[in-house]
Amino acid sequence: MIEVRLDNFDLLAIAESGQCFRFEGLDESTYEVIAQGTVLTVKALGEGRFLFACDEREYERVWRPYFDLDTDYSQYIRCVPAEDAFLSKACAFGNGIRILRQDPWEMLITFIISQQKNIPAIKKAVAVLSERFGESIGTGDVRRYAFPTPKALAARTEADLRDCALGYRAAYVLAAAKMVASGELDLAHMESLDDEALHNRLLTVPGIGPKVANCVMLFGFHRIAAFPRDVWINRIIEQEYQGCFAVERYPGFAGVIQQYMFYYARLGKDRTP
DNA sequence: TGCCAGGCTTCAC
DNA sequence: GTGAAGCATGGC
Repeated sequence: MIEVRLDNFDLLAIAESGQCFRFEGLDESTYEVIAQGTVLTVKALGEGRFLFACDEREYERVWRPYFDLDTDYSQYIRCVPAEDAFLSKACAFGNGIRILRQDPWEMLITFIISQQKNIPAIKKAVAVLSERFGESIGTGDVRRYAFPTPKALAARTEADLRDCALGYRAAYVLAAAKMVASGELDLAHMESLDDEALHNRLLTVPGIGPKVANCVMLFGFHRIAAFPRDVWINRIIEQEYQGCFAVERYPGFAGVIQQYMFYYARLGKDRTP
């Protein structure tokens, strides 16, 4: 166990911000996270203190980078002009969101699955996929499963994947898995591409269009300039910005701003004045 | 029960 | 280049 004090860190906001699908709330202050091939329990103790169920070495090696704890997110919120009432409220509500540094492969598949699904349905599909084809991990009495490897998914049939509630996306997932497993799509090499080249490379994968490519960039490659436009964001832009949102006002970090918008639109607008 | 979901592909035009 | 249809399935 390791206790740490963290600013701008909100487990609930991160868990519900639509960037990760393997956070499970164990009680009102505790989450179980499956990531990086391992299982972590984090408990909020109040007043910015958190209990991580791991040793200091694992915290430094795995979780500090995963939660992007060396970045000061208040710098992004300070760039929001006070006259933008919507974003000001969104940032206040979502203060504590961080852009997790998740695995590119897992994000590639997860966001292919995400199209035309709501978040509970995405979580379920990812859970079934992991239980069936992922490695057993953890030490608890209840088994947990890592996200399946490219090789593990590439070895399945389309029917196997359809049976995980993937629907028509099964063919896309299988094709993407085969591309990665064969080396045709080299995710490690793609880390070195600039944003535009990375986006274009992702668009060559079947089932990946502009929105999913931006999600993979933002959540899998930590390209925080990427600004995914889904039905929620488009609705906000129509309702709050007369159809035109000035992304260029947030150069290099529009993706962070987008997360505050998304989270507030989904969960905040009915709870704050 | 019907509508909608962190969209994409295909095919007219 | 633009627009509409079709796609599978689960959540609410």
